[in-house]
Formats: sequence, C-alpha cells, structure tokens
Amino acid sequence: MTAGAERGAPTGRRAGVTISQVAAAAGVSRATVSRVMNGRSTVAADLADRVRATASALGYEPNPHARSLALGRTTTVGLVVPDLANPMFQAVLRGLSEAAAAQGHRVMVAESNEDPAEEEVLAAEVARRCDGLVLASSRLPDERLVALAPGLGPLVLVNRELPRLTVPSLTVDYGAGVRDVAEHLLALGHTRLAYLAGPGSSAAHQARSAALRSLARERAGVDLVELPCGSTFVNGHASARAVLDSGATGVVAFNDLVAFGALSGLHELGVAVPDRVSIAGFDDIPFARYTTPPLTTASVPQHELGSLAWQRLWSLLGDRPPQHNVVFRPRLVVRRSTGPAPR
Amino acid sequence: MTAGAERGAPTGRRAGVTISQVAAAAGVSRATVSRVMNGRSTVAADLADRVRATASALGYEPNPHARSLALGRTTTVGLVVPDLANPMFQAVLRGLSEAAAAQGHRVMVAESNEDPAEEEVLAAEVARRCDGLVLASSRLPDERLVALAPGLGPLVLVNRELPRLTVPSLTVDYGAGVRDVAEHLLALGHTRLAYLAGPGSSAAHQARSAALRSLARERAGVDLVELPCGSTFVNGHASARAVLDSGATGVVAFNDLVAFGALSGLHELGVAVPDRVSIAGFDDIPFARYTTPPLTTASVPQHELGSLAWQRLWSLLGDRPPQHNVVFRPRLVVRRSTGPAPR
DNA sequence: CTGAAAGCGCTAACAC
DNA sequence: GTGTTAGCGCTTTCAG
Repeated sequence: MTAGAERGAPTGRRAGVTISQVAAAAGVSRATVSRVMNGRSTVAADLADRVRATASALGYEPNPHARSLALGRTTTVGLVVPDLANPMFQAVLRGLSEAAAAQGHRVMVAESNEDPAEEEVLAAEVARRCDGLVLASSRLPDERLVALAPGLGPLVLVNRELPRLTVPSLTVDYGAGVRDVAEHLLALGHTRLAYLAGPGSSAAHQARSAALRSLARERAGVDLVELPCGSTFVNGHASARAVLDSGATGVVAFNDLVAFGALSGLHELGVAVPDRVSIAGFDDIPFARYTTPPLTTASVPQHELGSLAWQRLWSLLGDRPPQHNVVFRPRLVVRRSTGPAPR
Repeated sequence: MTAGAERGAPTGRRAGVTISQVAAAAGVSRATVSRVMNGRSTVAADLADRVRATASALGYEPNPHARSLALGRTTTVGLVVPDLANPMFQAVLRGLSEAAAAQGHRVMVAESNEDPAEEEVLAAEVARRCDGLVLASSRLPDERLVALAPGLGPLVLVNRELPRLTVPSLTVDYGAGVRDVAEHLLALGHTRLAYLAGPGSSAAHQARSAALRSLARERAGVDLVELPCGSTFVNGHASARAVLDSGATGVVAFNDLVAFGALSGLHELGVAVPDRVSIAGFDDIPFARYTTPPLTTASVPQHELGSLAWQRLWSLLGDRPPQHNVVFRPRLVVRRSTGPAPR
C-alpha cells in the first residue's frame, strides 16, 4: 500500500513543500529563504523578492513542528479545566482564546474531569506541548501544585493562588462573595441555611465553606448545614431531597449549575421557589438570568479571567516584568430565586 | 541577561532532559532508548529495565516536537468553529475532546467569529499543526471549501456536506427539522410565521430558509416572512421589534440563542410568550428547558456530533476504511414557548 | 549581505 | 539484539 505522497494523496496526508525546495527553485541557500520568511536582517531587495515570489508560487508554508523544534517554542498555549461542560470554564476558554488569537497564538484545551490525578498528568503533558499553561480552578492539593509548578514552565493560575510560589494568579474573593450571598439570605429572614458543597478538592469550595462557617459562628441564631453535593447540574438535582429534609429555607449552591439542578429537583418535588425555599448560585453564567425563576447569584468576570490570563502569560513569555495579580470581588446579583423566608 | 538554563530557570523555561543524556547515563545508544520508550521490537529485558530506570531517574520525557518532526504526526486534532460562545459548538467541542482524549489525543480549538475569510486562514493553519481537522458549521462557500479541503489533510465536516468531494460528514437534516417546527406552529393555528434568519453564509440557515419557503408554497393560507437576524442572543434580542412589526404570531428562530434573545426582547416590549406570540428555537442547547418559558425547539445531538467526528477522524488517521456518513433527524421538543395562535 | 555547517531531539533503516 | 547513520524541516552562528 505504498501510495504516492505527491499531489493529493488518497487519505489526505498533507503534501508539504520544504524550505530546501524553495531555496533550490530560487537559487539561494536555505538560510536566505529562512531570513526572508522571518523578515530577518537585511537581504538584498531583489533576492528577497525572488524568494518571496518562488515561495508563494510553490505555496510554501514553513513547517510549524520543525520551527518548534528549532526555536524551542510553539505559538500555542494550553488550558486545563476541571469540566468543559461548565459555562464558567467555557467563558474562560473564550476569553483566553480570543486574546491569544489576537496575538497569533492558538489554544489547546484539556479537561481533567474533576480528577486531580488526571489533572496532574494532563497539565504536565499539555505544558510540554505549549509555550505556556493556564490552569483554571486546579483541583490539585497545594503541595502537589507546588511540586508540579516549577516543571510546568510559564504558568498562570486562575481561581487559585500558590502562596509559597510566585506564579501569577487571577483569583476571586470567594469568601466575600459567598458571604454577600448568605447575608442577602439572612436579610430576607432565613435563619436555616444549607450550603450545597462543591468538590472537596476545589479551592473555591473550601473558601466558601470556611467563609460560611465563620459567618454562622459570628451570628447568633443562624443555622448552617453543609450538604455534600458537587459541581454539576446533576449533582444539584440529586440534592433536592436532602435540601428539603434539611429543613433549610435558604440554600447557597456551590455554583449556578448546582443551583439550577436544585431548582429543577425541587420543582419536581413540588416545592415552590422562592416561596418555600430560596436558592442562590455562584458565577452568574450567561443563562442565569433566563431560568425560571431567574437566579440570584454572585457574578464573577469569567471572560475577563480568561483574557487577563492571556496577558499574564504573554508577559511571562516575553520575559517582561510580571503583571500584578488581581483578585476580583464578586458582585451580588439579586434575581427572583430568592425571597422572604416563609413564616 | 544570559541566565543559566540549568535547573529551574527564572521564568520557567522547561529544562528538558534529552534522549542522549539518558542513553549516555544508561550506557546504551539513543536508538535503544528510543526503542524502549516506544515498546519497540525486542530489547534485552535487563537492558530495557536499566534504560527505564535511568529514564525515570532522570525524569526523562520525550520531546513531543521532536517526535512530531520525526514521525510526521502530532497527537493533536483541530477544531474550527464559527462561535465558541454558542453552546451548540461548546457541546461539539466537548464531545470531540472527550473522545479524542480517550485515544490520547488533544484538541486545539479556534474560532472564526463567523467570518469566512478568517475561517479559511484558521483552518489551514490549524490543519498544519494537527493530524486532522474537524470543521464545524463551516461558513465557507462550497467552492472555497472544495478548493481548500484537499490541502487540509484528514478532514471531517460537521453540519456540512461537500457533494463533489468525498470527505466524511456528520450532518443534520435541517430541512426536515425546521419543517417539523413550522408544522407544529401551523397545527397550533398560526398562519403568519416569521423566520429569524441565521448568517447568510451558514449552510444550516440556507437549508432552513429553503425548507420553510417550500412549505409556505405548498400550503395555502400560510404567510411566511424572513427577518434578517444572525446567530447570537444579541441578534435575537435586536429583532424583537421587527418580529412584532411583522405581525407574525409564530416565530421560528435560527437557533436557541436567537430564540432566547427574541424571547427576552419581546418580554421587554411587554409581549407575552406564548400568549401573543409563539417562539421556537433550534438545537436544544442544555439550558433550553430551563428558561422562562421553557423553549420549544428541535433537538440536535450536539455532543454526539463531536464524538462521532472523532471516530471519523480516527479512522482516517489509521487509513482504515472510512465510516459511513450520518445525517441526524432533529427531534421536535415541544415546551411552553409555543401555544395556540391568539384569536 | 549570503552561504556552509551545525544542531534542535527524536526515529528508522541498515549493518554488525 | 544493539549501535551507527541518516534524516524530519527549520534556524542560526560563523566565515567570507
């Protein structure tokens, strides 16, 4: 089955005219072609023109892998997320992809399925293939991340900080955000709150859980129960019964997805929202305002997290001074899924 | 600024122990190391063990770019979509990414922003860097696509066919789907229908437009007006006024996003849905059932489109017999955004 | 300003 | 079985 590689091979293996062919055709050395293609130093104008002409005549396009090998850089950045189905991460991806594209870079995505072990392998692998890596909402324990980070090359963290290491991070003040949500519920007269917990490995979850507990401790007469849940619609849906059984009238969901799931599950159980129980989410994903009822949530600048991550990475890649870390303050967005506590 | 490249360079340039170092340390040739690393032919067991030991001791990991260059293949596939913000394409991405990951491949995404010119450049570039390419809902005119395709290497088309070329395609019978939607509206007593048109360059739009026109032609007493719109939430929102002015009581939106936009715009204009106008979307994106009111739509197997695309590509990459093309029949999903025509 | 030559890190014939 | 040799296609000193 030795099919000819020339012109339009059957299954479509790309042809590939090489720099040598161009050099030969133009009667110059490969070095010269390379210089012209890269707009390097001074090449006599006429020669340069000749090279450009034959290059385009032959349809020459430098082989990116050969360049990567020679230059030690691809024009690709990686993004590793726990769950591509989460609109939050989709938004980060878009923000990153857009910004990177504007600078001629592509992005390679990988999802770890919320599994720290998988994430560790993926991060290493993706980092190896790219000039830099953005790790969003890493589910890795601090010590693993600290151990891993130096080997990953240029790295930017989203939704996660690494105190002991100086890696650029874009974070969100989840403690303050979830506190705002809880205060909102308390102000509405709810005294028994349920927190639908995120994945145990999620730093975002840990921050929220801690902030809620400390709030409950400070305030007299506030009852808080933490219900193990997860990060998906399905997880939230499955928690509806537990929410009901908990006797809570106000629920703080780990994120909007979970909130929607709970909303839908409670609806099926015949529980009116917000009449009997109020539900709030987190993130303010695009559809949060269009559900029934529209979701009260804490807004997080998802897209911007992605684009800023690119800026940080870009600085790193150019050995330019690192940009400042930023922590975003979530903004409470009150919609109709929360209301006064029932009497 | 000649920083030492050895052990943990400042900005984090990846170190990179090479095959030569492993070979030297293990006292064998690079070829042997290569053979061991790739589980090739027979290498004496003891030697193999020694190599493996020193490799892992040194933390050796083959450089993917060098492999790509030598082997002529990366383990990466590309995906080009018109709009990453569309949940439909996000789902395709997930389907593709999941399936590809199961076979050890990564995906590189790029979005063309609905711009055919940009798409053409992107497709070529991404194809060059990957083993194969899936082009989703290409906005390229047939002739451009036909001209481009052969140079792209292994290619799979989603939401698009190329009659003159034999490239694997996964399509959806949009004509039948949109017809189902329209019939549903007609059965509810609507006689004046508005179609919120998608991008002119979209094959999906063209198919829907044609099917609707032919339906209107067949049926007596059916009024159809096509309103230029687009593919996004914002486009749909901006069309609300035009919908109202058109006097239509039933609207068929290009996709769910447009339908949501229209829903929201009409709501702001104080128009009750479905009491005064009925709206149907297309795709059945994940949130379609959770909006207010839940959206009537034609369901399309988005995730499956992505995973099947991977299968097709995988066959192509292995020079295995091409799999059969499939055309999915959308399924009408009636929810509460459509109802009886007002009297 | 241009060419020759070495090398990026790996794989694959081809000999021993 | 294992080492030697020659690339994969490009960039980049280093001479001239």
